[in-house]
This record gives sequence, structure tokens and C-alpha cells, in this order.
Amino acid sequence: MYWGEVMACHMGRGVMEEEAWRKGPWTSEEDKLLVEYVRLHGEGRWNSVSRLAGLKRNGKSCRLRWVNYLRPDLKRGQITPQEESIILELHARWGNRWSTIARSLPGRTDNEIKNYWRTHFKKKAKSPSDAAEKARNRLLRKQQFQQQQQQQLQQQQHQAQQQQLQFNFDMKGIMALLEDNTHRAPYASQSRQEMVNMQQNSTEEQGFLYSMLNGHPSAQDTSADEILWDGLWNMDDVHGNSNVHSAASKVGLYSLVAPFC
DNA sequence: AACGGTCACAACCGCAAGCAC
DNA sequence: CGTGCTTGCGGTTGTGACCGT
Repeated sequence: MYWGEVMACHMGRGVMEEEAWRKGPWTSEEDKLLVEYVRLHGEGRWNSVSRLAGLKRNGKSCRLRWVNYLRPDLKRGQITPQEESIILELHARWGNRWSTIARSLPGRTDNEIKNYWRTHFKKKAKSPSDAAEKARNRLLRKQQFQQQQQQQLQQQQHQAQQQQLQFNFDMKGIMALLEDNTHRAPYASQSRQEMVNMQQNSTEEQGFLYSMLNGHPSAQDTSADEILWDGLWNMDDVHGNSNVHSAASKVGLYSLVAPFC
């Protein structure tokens, strides 16, 4: 029992120590304190949370709570089939590097993906039918990528027209994002630096996915093609063709919005 | 209704890397 | 260069909900 543990922690020692951190489920009051702390001081310096926010939680616990539950950019709800296929693909590539996998799924946490994998795939992994399913999914995505490459070629041929189109899409995205931000009022004051960081992360994600789909061994490979692919990826998102990466596109658009904030 | 199994999720723990001093 | 602190990561555990028997 959580509370039993807490009480034992408090009563087991003759003298109440300052480090008698609270454990177990977070209360809404604690959540409020933590959110307020992050709003005022930003992420990081977790060990000072207890002192500055009056929380009887250690830094690790605070960080975990924030990262896995309170962060405003978290995506709620079930893992979609598209996300599932990405998880399968990335797990096949990276193994249990959950944080790496999570970086390619904006709004999802490593903990969430880890839990999902354990409950959905760990037991099924040995099943041959699932292996066939995975192979089929891989083939499908490869075909999708080839289609997109063709589309990319056409784009290059009509570059001037596409640039105009891109501008229109970006403006739509900015307007949608601004509207979205007004609906997230408590976090609308997010700093520009945070947005820049988010954009950097987003670029890494897209870079990785590109290299993955293109068969490049290293996620760090950067090329003109990658940049083009980034644009293509975002365009699909703005078109609304992909629910999976809508969060990624939002994050990407932060770079466009930041100068206006 | 009671029980056991499974699932989904939150949270904790130990370890290691990064960093400042 | 060594040390201590902070942070991040992956593994594991605990708990409640749900479902079938």
C-alpha cells in the first residue's frame, strides 16, 4: 500500500528527516504546485522543486510526474494504428531504447511506449503471424515513401508554384496553431527558447524517420534530401493526411510562430 | 457473488552520463 | 583529474479496472 509505505517512512525513523519524501500517487494539489513551479521556473533544476514549490517530493519524482503526465504537449488517448506501426518499426531498429523511440512520436512518452510495448507485443513477439504482419506494414510504408519521393520530384519541377503553396499552408498552420494555443491558455506563455528547443527536437525526429525510411544506417546523416523530406513531411501534415504526425507538424510550426510571439 | 487472470497505467528504483566545481 | 550533484534512461513493481469462469 502506498500510504503504508509513506507512513512507514515517516514513523520508521525516530527523527523525522527532511529527506522523508512523499511517495505514491500524486494529488491534484501536488500537481498544481508542480505545474505552477514549472510555469515560473521552467523545466529543470528538479531538486529545487521541493524547496521552491513546497512539495514533499524528490526531484526525480517531480521530473517524472511532469514528463509523463503534466507536460502540456502530451497527446492523450490510445495509441493509433499508425503510431503502433512506428513503434514496431523503431523497436525493431533500436530495441528497448524507449526515449529514442518516443522522440519520433511527439506527444508520447517513453514510459507510455514502454508500457504499450510490454502489454501488447512482448508476448506476441514470437508469433509468426505477427512477424508477417510486421513485414507487410514495412512494405506498405516503403511504398508510401516511394510515392512521396515521386511527389517530391514533381514538386521540384514546379518549385515556384509549390513555394507559393507552401506559404499558404504555413500560414494556415500558423493560424491553426495560434488558435490551438489560445485553447491552452495556462501554457500560452511558453518561452521562445522552449519553442526553439521543440523545433530542434522535431527536426531530429523527422531526420531520423527519413533516414530510417531511406535505409540510411545513421540517424545523424544530414543532406539536402533530408531537408526536402522535412518539408514534404510537414506538408502532408498540414494537408491533414496524417493524424500520426499532426503533433510533429505543430511542433515544427513553432519555429514559424516563434517570431510572432 | 467470488475469484483469478490480464490489461493499462502510474510510479519507483538503480545505474550511468553529463556537468560544474 | 577527482568528486559530487543533477538529470535521463530502462527495468520493474504496484494498483485499479475489467473480464471470463
